[in-house]
Amino acid sequence: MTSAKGFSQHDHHSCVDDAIAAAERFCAEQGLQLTPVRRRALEILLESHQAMGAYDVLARLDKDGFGSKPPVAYRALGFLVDNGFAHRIERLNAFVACTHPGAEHDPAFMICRSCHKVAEAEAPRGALLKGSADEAGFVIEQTVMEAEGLCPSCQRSDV
Amino acid sequence: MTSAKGFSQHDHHSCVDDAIAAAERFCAEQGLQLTPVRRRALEILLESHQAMGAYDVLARLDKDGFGSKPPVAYRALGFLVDNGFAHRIERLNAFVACTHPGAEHDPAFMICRSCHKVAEAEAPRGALLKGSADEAGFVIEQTVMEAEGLCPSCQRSDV
DNA sequence: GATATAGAGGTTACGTTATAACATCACAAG
DNA sequence: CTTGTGATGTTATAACGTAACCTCTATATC
Repeated sequence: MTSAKGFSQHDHHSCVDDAIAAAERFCAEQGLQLTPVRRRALEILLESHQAMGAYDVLARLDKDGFGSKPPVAYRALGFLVDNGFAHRIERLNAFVACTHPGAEHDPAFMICRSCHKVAEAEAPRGALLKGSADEAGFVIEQTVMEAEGLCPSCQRSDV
Repeated sequence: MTSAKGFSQHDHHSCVDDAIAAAERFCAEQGLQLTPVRRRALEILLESHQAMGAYDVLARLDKDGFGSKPPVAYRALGFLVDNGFAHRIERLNAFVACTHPGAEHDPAFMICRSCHKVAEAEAPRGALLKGSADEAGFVIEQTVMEAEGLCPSCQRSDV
């Protein structure tokens, strides 16, 4: 499996199914509740590899009969992020489904500035700023890395 | 010079002066205007090594007789960021003065979650996600890296 | 069975962050 | 002088995020 699912051809149907199945398994093991809103929120994120704003997710949830107010979306997304099923893209104030849940990892993304698709890259946990952190006496708890640029298909269309 | 000025003792007075001088030099060379608001905004950021929100900077600018409305701050900060005198910390929706202006670099930070001080780390331009990006055919234009954790002094006070 | 208690989801109301669109002014080029 | 460009200011509003409160349901406890 390539590390950049977001930009490559893949069986998206099974990609979605696998992620939902993984979430179900993980929640069962951990005694977490993958409730209808939470599950639906994850499905919504999984339907595209694009980053979605909380309010976009909210609109979808509302249409599906869940609540219509911001906390509904923020709480579902918070659950997904806290448990590693999704990541927050700081740069876009948006969220994406995690493409390799289960693996302990720091999120690292390639974000297409043209189509807003997002691919998650491999980033060995903690390795990156270790030198500077040790030198400074700083204790790193979490690292995020976000690269902005152009994905393969947008390089062809959008200068 | 250490790479983590934000967390270590240093001559802050000359640190500010140097940064202002560097900005003046750079603007003169490039035909950019380091106008009063812009210069003042940079001074405000330089006064602390903490990340400041745009509205905090705005309040200071307002008190100093500049405009009082958001675009005043956002435009000054945008100028500073565009020209490498400051960086935006995505995670905090906030801004810090650059501690090594002039050097071509991708911003990389260590952010103390307790005191909100920010130290800029060394991050060789472009190196970070190159492997994943090449594999995916993604062209990186800019990368940001943000590590959250505890700075040396907060490790002592704040568990 | 009655009743606490905890977790989830819904609401109202509000706070924070950011930008679009427009008016004015100063200065340089023609 | 007038035309254009860049900077600064304004009003108004968009986009993002959360605190506080109420209700429901499922489990645990009496």
